[in-house]
Amino acid sequence: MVSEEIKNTFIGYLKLNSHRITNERFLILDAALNIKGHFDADELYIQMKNEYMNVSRATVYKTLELMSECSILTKHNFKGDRTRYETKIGRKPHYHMICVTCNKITEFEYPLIEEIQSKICADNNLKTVDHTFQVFVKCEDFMNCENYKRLN
Amino acid sequence: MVSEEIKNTFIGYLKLNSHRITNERFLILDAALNIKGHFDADELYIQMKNEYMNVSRATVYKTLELMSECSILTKHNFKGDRTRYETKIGRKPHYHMICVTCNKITEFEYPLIEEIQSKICADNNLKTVDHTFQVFVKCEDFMNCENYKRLN
DNA sequence: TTCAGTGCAAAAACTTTGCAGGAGG
DNA sequence: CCTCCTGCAAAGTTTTTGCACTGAA
Repeated sequence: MVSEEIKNTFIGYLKLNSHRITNERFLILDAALNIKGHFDADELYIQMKNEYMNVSRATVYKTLELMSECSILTKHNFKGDRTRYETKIGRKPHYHMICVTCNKITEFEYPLIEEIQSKICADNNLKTVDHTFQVFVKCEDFMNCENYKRLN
Repeated sequence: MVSEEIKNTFIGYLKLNSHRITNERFLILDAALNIKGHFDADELYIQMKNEYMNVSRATVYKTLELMSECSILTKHNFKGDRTRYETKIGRKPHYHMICVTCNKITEFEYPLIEEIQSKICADNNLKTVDHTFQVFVKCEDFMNCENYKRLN
């Protein structure tokens, strides 16, 4: 179950923007925050379906968008892929290394990046909304590269 | 017309990978490198069509992919948008600020980011392919925000 | 001669939208 | 009771694929 704090963040955002408080929105909030790591709208929809939570695909798409708007989730677009989400609230800022061979995503923290991002916005008199840093790599250790294992 | 150097980079890549050297591929190379800034596959296709260069949409998609693979172009995915490209070869590494209101993209250089990226890869024993740093902002100066101007 | 590339249209993949019925404020 | 939300299906958007033909090596 989602913490009261997060639930209240969501409720606050909905009220502030004259959006209604509905059961479906809470079901999706719960389901999304229970996922560890990255997921996309359709994966979440299928998973909820499998657990007999009946919400429509359209509602899932719309609700994930709302949850990004109020910074409960972060929205990612790794090269060419579909839109993916991950929990943002309660997490430290972090970045992603993506193996272009096996698509494995590894997270890392790097506080200096946050400083750079703040500095850039301050220097340009801009209000920050978000930032991403992605490093595309090839796993050096091919034996552990998921794609290598699958192909060989 | 594209420089011989870039043309040779492309030819080298094609030969190395047993891809054939075709006129369509050179037409697309030329057209893509003549665009200043960011573009997507369909924009390029339409533009070529308008200039009576007859290549198919499918060939444009495929060729842009080849040109990314050999680092003549960089492939971008700004939040949720379609895949966009820009010339990489002959340019210094640079990053992007994207206004979430007007979608204006501003480029900036920041050598420290390259150092961080190299360090991360070295520390993790990974071979770098590429990296991106995107800062999503709201234009502070609303008078100059494209979207503001359009809506008001 | 061989096989990859091309163009076309069709399909796939992902996301948004229109509409009728239902429920929150 | 007035809207906004939901579910569904349909449509929209972007990209990929199958196939017959063409042309590079």
